[in-house]
Amino acid sequence: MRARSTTASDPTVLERLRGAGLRPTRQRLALARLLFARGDRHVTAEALFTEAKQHRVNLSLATVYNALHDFTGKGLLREIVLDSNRSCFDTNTSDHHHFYFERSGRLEDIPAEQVRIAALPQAPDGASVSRVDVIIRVDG
Amino acid sequence: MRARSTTASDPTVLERLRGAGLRPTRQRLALARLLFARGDRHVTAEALFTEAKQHRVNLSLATVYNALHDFTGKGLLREIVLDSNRSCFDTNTSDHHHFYFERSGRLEDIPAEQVRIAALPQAPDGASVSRVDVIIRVDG
DNA sequence: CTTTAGTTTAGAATTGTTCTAATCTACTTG
DNA sequence: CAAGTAGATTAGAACAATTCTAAACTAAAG
Repeated sequence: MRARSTTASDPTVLERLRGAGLRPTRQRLALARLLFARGDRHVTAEALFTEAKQHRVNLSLATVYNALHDFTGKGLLREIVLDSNRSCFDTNTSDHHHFYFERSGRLEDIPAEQVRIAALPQAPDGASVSRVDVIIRVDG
Repeated sequence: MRARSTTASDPTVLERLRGAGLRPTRQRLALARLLFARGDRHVTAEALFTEAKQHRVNLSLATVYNALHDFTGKGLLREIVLDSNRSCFDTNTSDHHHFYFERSGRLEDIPAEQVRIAALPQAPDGASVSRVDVIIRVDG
């Protein structure tokens, strides 16, 4: 028998939320379980909402948006900008980049080490670089 | 007296449209003049629409969207994805990247040569890379 | 000219997201 | 444990960017 990771009250997820200073409500716990149970994931708000409903989690779409933003604000997620009409969130918050399969919409992580950026231009006038995003768009 | 570049029927712009296989209508000519008269520009649909109105060009917002997409389809423009809630179009269609000043929303081009990407990972399974986008987000 | 295929348009519709204000609930303190 | 309270959730309205629709228009070809 397997561990029922989506229904059991998972102490890891609970601590993860508390550790981030987020009150571990029923809704956040459920979403966090969906997001962090498996390995790295890329989700949109709508997709996560649908998934939650499929798992009989009772919550509203607004809560999904709130949770995704709260999680992102606390560094549990990272927002990726791919399409100019939907936001995507990544459970992998370490430094990395992406392959974007334009046909299917699928995303694949690229470890930061695999992309070496040489000769970065001066960030003009004391402006500090907050992040470098590399998106490799592929047809496949 | 200066050349009235926005009102004169500019043969360059006209040929540019025709060369791209786009019927040179009054609206497209006006937009093309605004876009290509000066050097490289980054515009959103709304911003271009506003600018057109300021120049007493009579057209609808839908036409601006149509024109931007048609121009992009013919390689006269390039779409940049920065924000997940508005599309931006770049008159510089050559290979290059961007500084994105998150505070002001300003964009600055980085010539492709200045960003050397080493050790690109395999594009999985015969998938061909259609484009590599590098966005350097700066606070300034 | 006339025809026709491509273009424009106003406004409605759609989509993704945020807001609002009422209700609820996790946590603190007594 | 019983309040009290700050924070969270919610349904639905509101919003912003974009696309759609179907009718009217127009550039180019015949």
